[in-house]
Amino acid sequence: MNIEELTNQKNIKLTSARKIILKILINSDKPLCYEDIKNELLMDKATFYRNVTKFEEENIINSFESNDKKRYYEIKKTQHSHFICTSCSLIECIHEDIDLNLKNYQIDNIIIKGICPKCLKNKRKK
Amino acid sequence: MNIEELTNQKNIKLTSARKIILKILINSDKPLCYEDIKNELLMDKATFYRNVTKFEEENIINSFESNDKKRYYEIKKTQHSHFICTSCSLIECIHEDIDLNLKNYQIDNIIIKGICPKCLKNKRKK
DNA sequence: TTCTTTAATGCAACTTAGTAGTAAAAAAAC
DNA sequence: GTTTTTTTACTACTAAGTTGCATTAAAGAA
Repeated sequence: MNIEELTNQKNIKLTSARKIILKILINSDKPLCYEDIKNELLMDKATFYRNVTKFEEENIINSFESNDKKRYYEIKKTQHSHFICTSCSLIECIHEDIDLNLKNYQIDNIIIKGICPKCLKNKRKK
Repeated sequence: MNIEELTNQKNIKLTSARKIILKILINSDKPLCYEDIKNELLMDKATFYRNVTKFEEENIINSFESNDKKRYYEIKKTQHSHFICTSCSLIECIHEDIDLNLKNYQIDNIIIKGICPKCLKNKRKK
């Protein structure tokens, strides 16, 4: 997957700021928030947020709020779900097919919230 | 379902502030945020937030961030999922069983994000 | 009942992810 | 090359939720 594939036929001008954001997201195997990547960005946070909003409008990325109050962004590649641990805030991609009988709904993302195995183990110890 | 059922055997003192919050949540058929109910609360927002945090620790309620940046709270009754429309921010309870093969994970809530039938219809009109 | 200790509350100040206004810079259109 | 439009950086702002602290209420012991 490369930047041109993503932005082909979309109403997106490839400025250098946008290329940086897309490159980082393409090369990540998990969703990222502004905080995660601000040191690599070389741009103002307003520019970052305006651009990811644009990317979402153009259907290039997905975003969701985690329980650490931050918004996470991810390139739309293969459909998959996310597990969020409410104890340690870990975000994990789940590549398991989930059947849903929701007719007439467009489904973009499934987020499963709970407690990850590691935190469960720690809890039991106490 | 009543307040005593919920708080039995839990480490919760039933102050009047707590009774008000629990009563409102018990009688609601959908998750609510502070904004939704602040006029009924008769307490400071700090008290509200401290108490819902306590309720969550005691496993009486669930909470999650919606895409309007607000946190929604709900009594843990029957297990069910939530659909959040990223267009109009509607939150809908989905009482459909969802099979998940996540061994060693504790699953508390499943959130499906997408676009609701109403918004999809409006989009097509344009 | 009274004294002591602990927990809950209200109020005000604070935190922080994200947003909006605006002027300058860059890119596109002509 | 000039004009128009889009994008950017900088700054100030917004608002949901949190924290500190003094006060009040409740629980436990004597």
